[in-house]
Amino acid sequence: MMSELRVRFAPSPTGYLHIGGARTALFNYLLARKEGGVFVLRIEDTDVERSTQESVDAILQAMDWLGLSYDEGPFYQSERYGLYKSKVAELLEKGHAYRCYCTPEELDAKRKAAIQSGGKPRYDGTCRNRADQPDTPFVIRFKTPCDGTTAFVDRIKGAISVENTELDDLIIQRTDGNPTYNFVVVVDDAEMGITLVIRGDDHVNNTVRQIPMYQALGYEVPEFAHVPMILGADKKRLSKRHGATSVMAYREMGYLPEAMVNYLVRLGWSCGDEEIFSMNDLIEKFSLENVGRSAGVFNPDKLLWLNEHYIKTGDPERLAVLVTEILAGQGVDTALGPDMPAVVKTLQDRAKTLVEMAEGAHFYFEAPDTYDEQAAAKFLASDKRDVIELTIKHLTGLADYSHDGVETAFKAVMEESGLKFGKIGPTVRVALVGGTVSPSIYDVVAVLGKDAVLTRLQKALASLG
RNA sequence: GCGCUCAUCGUCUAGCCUGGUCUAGGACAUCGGCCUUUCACGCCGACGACAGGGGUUCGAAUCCCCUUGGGCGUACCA
Repeated sequence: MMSELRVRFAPSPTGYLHIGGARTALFNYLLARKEGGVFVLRIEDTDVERSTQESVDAILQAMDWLGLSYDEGPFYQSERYGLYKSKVAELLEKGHAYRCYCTPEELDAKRKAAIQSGGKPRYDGTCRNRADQPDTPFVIRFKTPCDGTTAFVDRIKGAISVENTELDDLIIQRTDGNPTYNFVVVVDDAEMGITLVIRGDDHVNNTVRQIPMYQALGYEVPEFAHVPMILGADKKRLSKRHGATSVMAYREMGYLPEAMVNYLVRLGWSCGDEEIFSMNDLIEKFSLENVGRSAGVFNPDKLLWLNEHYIKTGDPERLAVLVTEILAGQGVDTALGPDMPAVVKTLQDRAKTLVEMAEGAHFYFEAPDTYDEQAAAKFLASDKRDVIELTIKHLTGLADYSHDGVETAFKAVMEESGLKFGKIGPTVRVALVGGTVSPSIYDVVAVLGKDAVLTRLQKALASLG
């Protein structure tokens, strides 16, 4: 499917990729893929002070983890200063921009005075028409039209318009000669042929200030789609104090990328009553028409539920690789233990995160060297000797260590002892895992395997004294 | 302050454009029950919202206005 659509994600590398940025990137990606358009990645690093290579790497890594591939880029604005310089010159030449010699201190004073007198904190235009060119530092300002209105039809929010008198003359080039965001974003979106700008809600105000620049530069104005903000539980803009906001922090906490993608897309977008979406579903079903207009609250509980869902339905082989990595990071050697995919299968229904799964898998690889005190007092008391011995007997004679085979052996233990499973299982569980919580005993025995099971049972027997 | 913008269960949302089918549907969370060898899973059920006020209309969650509340912006940050 061919399309003229060209969208872009333009993060500024001043930190990791956060929840909000990831969703914006996702929306861009989905629309591009759905319509067969082009997805461009551009790094907005015009703020030399705060931009870092580490941030760029972190963002790239996070996008990769989420599965958001781009078709062009990454382009770095810091490498395009020549272009911006020529565009500033063009604006100056056409009379759409001018040098401003006001110092930051003066501007600050003017702002305060304006607010003081009940006015608007806008640039007063002191240098707009000055003829002289003093030999002092200056910035370049864009000459914003002073009458009329600037309007556009947002693909998500609908018609938006602002009186030009509300706008002021934006600085497009700093004293140090570097261009500013509101200017380079216009030049780049235009020069890169972006047809639709999908970005955060916090940019709607910038949009009306940017449109006159497109026009002054003779560029075609692209379409815009502003996605609502993501807020914290207190309805304030999402920030660190609301908990983890870094996408990669969730990977560390044992989340699956598909859970994150699924959660993010549903925060602001919907498709009837559906909740579960694979990336392919989304590429097929996503549309700007179904994106809501109001801000949404980030809900960690729902993300966790989604993660639980994907762990439950995930491929054991794949999860095994992930869990092995986590265990390795904790110094647990899984090489000699039971088959990891088999281990995973016993844990899929009882783990909400991969980290939880790793915790639950721990006992498979390291026999308990102590038993939970309360559990031992109850299930490994001396009166359990007969039960354990009988279990060892039947398990020793058992050849088929499958779930069903193990069940058969326990049936035999129950028959011979006349005890119900409730009098046998808990004791075996404590002997095998050290505590009272674990997957089904049959599964544990089957996965642990004959040697390990017998060894642990003998050890428990010895501990009875 | 000013400008832009938003407003359905605690949260994410369906419905709103093309008023009646809405005693407002789904999901997460919460609470209760069932299942059960532990912990979970699963299943069943409960609780729970059209911000308020005016209109328009036979009829409004749906259309209009006002109020209130929220978000964003108001930088030589992006």
